[in-house]
Amino acid sequence: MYHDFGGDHSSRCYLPGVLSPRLNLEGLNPRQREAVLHEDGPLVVFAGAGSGKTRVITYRIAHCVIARNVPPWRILAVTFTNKAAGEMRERVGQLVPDGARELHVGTFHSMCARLLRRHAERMGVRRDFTIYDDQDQQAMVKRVLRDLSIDEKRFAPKTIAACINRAKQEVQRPDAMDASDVFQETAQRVYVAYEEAMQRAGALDFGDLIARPVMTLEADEAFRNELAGKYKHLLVDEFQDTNHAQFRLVRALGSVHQNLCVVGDDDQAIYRWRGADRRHILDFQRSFPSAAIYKLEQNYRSTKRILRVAHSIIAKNADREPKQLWTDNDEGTPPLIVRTEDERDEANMVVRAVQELITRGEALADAAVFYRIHAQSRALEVALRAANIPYRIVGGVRFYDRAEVKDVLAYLRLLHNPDDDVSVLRVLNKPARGIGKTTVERLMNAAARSGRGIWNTIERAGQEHALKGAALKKVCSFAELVKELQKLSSGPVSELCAAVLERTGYLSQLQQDNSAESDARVQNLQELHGSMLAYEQEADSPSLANFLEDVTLQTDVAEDDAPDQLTLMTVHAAKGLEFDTVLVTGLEERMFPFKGFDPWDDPDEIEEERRLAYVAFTRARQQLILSYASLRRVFGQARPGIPSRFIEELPADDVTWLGARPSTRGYTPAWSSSSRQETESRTSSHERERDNGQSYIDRCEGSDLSDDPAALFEGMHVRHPKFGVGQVQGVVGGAPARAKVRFERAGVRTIVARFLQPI
DNA sequence: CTTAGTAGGATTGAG
DNA sequence: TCCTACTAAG
Repeated sequence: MYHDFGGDHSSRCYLPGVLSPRLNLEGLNPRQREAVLHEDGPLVVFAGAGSGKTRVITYRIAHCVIARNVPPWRILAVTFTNKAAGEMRERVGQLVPDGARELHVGTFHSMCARLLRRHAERMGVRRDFTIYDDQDQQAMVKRVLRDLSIDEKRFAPKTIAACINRAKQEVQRPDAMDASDVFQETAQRVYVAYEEAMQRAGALDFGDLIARPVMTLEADEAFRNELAGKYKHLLVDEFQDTNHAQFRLVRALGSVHQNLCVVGDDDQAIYRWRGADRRHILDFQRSFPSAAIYKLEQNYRSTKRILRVAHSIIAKNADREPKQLWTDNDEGTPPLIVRTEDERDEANMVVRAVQELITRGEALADAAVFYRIHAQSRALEVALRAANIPYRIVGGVRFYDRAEVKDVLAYLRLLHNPDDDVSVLRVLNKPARGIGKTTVERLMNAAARSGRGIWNTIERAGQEHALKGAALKKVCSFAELVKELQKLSSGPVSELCAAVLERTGYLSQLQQDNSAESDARVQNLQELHGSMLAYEQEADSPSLANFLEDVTLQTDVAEDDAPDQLTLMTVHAAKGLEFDTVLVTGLEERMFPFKGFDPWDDPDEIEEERRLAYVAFTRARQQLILSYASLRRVFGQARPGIPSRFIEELPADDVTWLGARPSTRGYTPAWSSSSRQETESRTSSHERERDNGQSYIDRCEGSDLSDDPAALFEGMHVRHPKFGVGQVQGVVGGAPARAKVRFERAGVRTIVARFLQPI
């Protein structure tokens, strides 16, 4: 975490083989070994679930160092999460004990942040920039919208921020942005003003962290050669998750040696909505014609039955690199499909299944419950608590996202960089010190007029008559407070934090509250303080600036280390993990798959949902339990639960339906809620629902567009039965033909042509 | 300026 | 259903 990207290590010498053990490649299978031994030039490794992906990366790194004499500091390994980076360093360390420390391992973002600080001047940023997270970014967009007097109702800050992020993912400056309609045009205008405001605030957002280095590297050949020349080998994990900017960064950094090893699995690409593009791995050989392709298809994790079931789901996707997992493991027990009444019944089923695991003497830590959306966790929590089963929830509200933590961090950021307007505005009246809306508005107006930051405006408020009377006095005393605290800002971070908590009155205000909620907040602040003490112990050169960077780039918090508890999480959070027993809940149409039921859904969505189901199923080592509820309450309203196609499609010989299927025979565990008699046949309710879907389609008929893409053209005005009127942005070919439409009320969506009516 | 009340929106979420 | 974010009254 505290390594040094882009630093000059050329004076150091590494003695291969002298201190390190020889690397034993015996334990690798032939495919793995080929990928490890592949010499120079680009290679792509398609690594299926449970096929030993990390093993290949770590062995390849170790092999480079030990057998090929590559100095560790000339190897750069890039991951997406801090956790993955930590694990990689650790596992390389087991193979090359004294090399791992000098190895460059990091996330895209941490690596880029280092590059930006080190080469600030050449990259056109200030060295002490502040990093804005998504929340800060949105606050900034909001402010810009106000400054430009743009209606926030019509142009939601969230949507505008998404447009800006998309542009940055594509490494587009505002002028390169698509401005084909009013919305895009507005987004473009806001983007320009946003960039100016960010510059004034000395802030970069997460998109900048990647895009800026890309722009500099692509524009400046000498610089590119210098930097890319440093890294003899570049390895990228989870390559299917790269967005366009990240791809270009990798390409630039690999441009000198071309020793580019990318590893991933297109079947596990579940972050399209975040800008990830599977084409980068699928078309790798097109981008790098000399690239070798390796496929790891032997699975070491699951039973044969689980793999067959998982494959039956993923094989239906048209757009994938052909491959099929196989295993030497046992046949295993058939995955179970359980029908439950509603989400409470489902939660009770989970409880009974888990209790049976306990009875069998299995550890709770070896089991997990997955769901598609967080909202599903509530019912599970209630049942688990009632049954006294210890559990932990992964994901949800993150520590550094909590309001009180962000407040204190905003104080620290303001002390470090007073130009940081978002932070100033956040803490200006926290705790309440009588600086209200009108005062803030006056300050913002004065700041906008003079082109200065808020802090700057505050300092001049008196002499420039921006404020007067009580408001001026309050703002001045805030300024005094900040200046007092600034005197401590070069000292230890933990002490500065303590001073902030004390002198601002933030802590005493919380303590006075004396509610359960405020107690929890105080505890969180104690934890924050504790994390600073730990930081001061661990960091090479602790400083306020360094701490703030770590905190914004290191959002995951230490795992809950309670000894034996059940894990609850979304399927997205489960990627990369494995458990003996996996329960996947909520397998209903419109829940999981979440999209793909309605005819107007983008057809690509169902492929992503399929991959998501594939990820869920392949987490299981021994036993897979899939459940659906006949009635599900979502956001307070009940709706019938139609069994997901992801369970309907499973090969009948490989699964056991509990209760619902008349043909089902054999073992029915006592905990199956459906050991009771069924009153209603499963198929009948199912059919009825499909009819409902059908009737909707019927209503859509009579459109003139049928399936003929030629009937659609850019700029055409159309009506959609659900989304209303909109304008065609572009036509997507293929069958069925689709069009990208911007709806007046529903934003941009991709719609199958036959559901659009020309107006 | 603060507080209470209500309307509206609510996959998935790394850094 | 539940939480957040804004509006209207104290």
